[in-house]
Amino acid sequence: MVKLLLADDDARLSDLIKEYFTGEGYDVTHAWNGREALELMAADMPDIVILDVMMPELDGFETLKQIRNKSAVPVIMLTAKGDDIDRILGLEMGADDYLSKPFNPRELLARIKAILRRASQEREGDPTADIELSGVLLRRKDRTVYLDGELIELTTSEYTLLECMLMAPGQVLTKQELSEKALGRKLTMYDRSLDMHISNLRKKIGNLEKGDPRIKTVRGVGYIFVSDEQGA
Amino acid sequence: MVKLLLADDDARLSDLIKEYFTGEGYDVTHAWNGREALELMAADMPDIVILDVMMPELDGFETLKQIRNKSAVPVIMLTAKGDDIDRILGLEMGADDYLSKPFNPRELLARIKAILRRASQEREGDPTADIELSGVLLRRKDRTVYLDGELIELTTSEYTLLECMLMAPGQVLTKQELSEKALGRKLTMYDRSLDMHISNLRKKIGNLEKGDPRIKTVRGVGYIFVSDEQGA
DNA sequence: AATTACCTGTTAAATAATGGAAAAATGAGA
DNA sequence: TCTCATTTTTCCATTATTTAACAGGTAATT
Repeated sequence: MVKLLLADDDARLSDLIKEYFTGEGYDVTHAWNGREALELMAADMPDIVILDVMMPELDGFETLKQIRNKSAVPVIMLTAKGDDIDRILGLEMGADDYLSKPFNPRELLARIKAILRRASQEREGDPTADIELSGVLLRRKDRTVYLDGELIELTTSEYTLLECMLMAPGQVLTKQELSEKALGRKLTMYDRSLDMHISNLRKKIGNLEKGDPRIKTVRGVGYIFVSDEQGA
Repeated sequence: MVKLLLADDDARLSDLIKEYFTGEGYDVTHAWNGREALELMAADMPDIVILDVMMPELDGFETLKQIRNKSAVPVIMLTAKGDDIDRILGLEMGADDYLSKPFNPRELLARIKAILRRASQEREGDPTADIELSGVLLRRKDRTVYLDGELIELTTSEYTLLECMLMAPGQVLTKQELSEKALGRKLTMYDRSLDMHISNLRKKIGNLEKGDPRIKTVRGVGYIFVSDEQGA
């Protein structure tokens, strides 16, 4: 499920967008202003952020700057006519796209899809790009793993296994797949090795804030790496 | 550390780029114009050059021509809208890529990475080109090796082994492959010779800054040369 | 609800691969 | 042939992985 953070102080527009995107299968969180958006960023780790430029408390420009200080998450700005587009998309702000109000929600959907597609292509194209998800950071350049900023020691198998799972977060990976990719052999009848590695990984990478393990079991099928709050 | 030379007369833009790329782990040097860029080229030997087209003293086009007279360093041009792209990228100028102002810093980063990746692949094909990665420099012309600028003595086997690994950094090389390429024979059952060479190499080429060895083990498979740098 | 047949999680023991010291073998040049 | 650097082999400690064994759980079936 793609998580979308919308920051806009217009109740009517927000409801409209929320309804439309929920219907399209997105998980929409709403903030009334920039300050609230920053708080929700930290808590929710959204996949994409939509920022209205005109907001109370902290406007879109300032919010974007602060987001960029700690995250490379894709951002789309909602602008009024006459805003300086070059400045928004350019070096100074670093937004990924913009949309002038008023707009059609389908237009917004199209741009979100385009951006997410581009982002995932970029990551595939670069085998050394880091992967971070809900506090787990994989530095693939030197095969090290950080949990909330702290280096943790993983064995080769554990690292490879974790890498497999982080490349397809929120997706079920069958035990067959995992065994072949991470351990390099077909899964045979009474092979419990994979289960052991998962067990050890769980101990090392800990749990989500709620206490659920980051690696969830799908009985009879395999495992999923869950990023924050993808409930039962 | 990747060295980047930026030539642009716009102070604000330069500061932004400098800040962004320093944060991404690049070593940025700045020139205010083409003439200064040429001087810094000679002094600094950058890995990649970013040239603004519009500059006082010596514009981007002319600077690029003079750079090409003596160096094949990758160059990205920053153009204004409406510049003749074909002419910039074509034979006449010989730039490696371009970006129209205003641009998103992440876009520039993506292009730099792509170009560096391409450049390092080309280098592998050239048996006389030196290879440098995270402080390890292989001078293939005379088969000498420098660690952070200091000459270190390697035996023939150690050198060949290191060369194999540096040609495919960040990639697992199986013990079979390495034995055949570096020692010239198939790996047999209780042959520990390769492991010994790796062990000795590790002693000689030291560790990454963090303390992890530069050569990592992938148990049951082989070894991998890791670098903590961008873009290799 | 009880039975049954699977799965999974985990502990502990067994096995296999690696790291490295040191001894033995090799081989190129004097 | 002798020397000396290099390479290979031997051997044991260490660490990673796999296997065995068992304790629960789940879900379908009776």
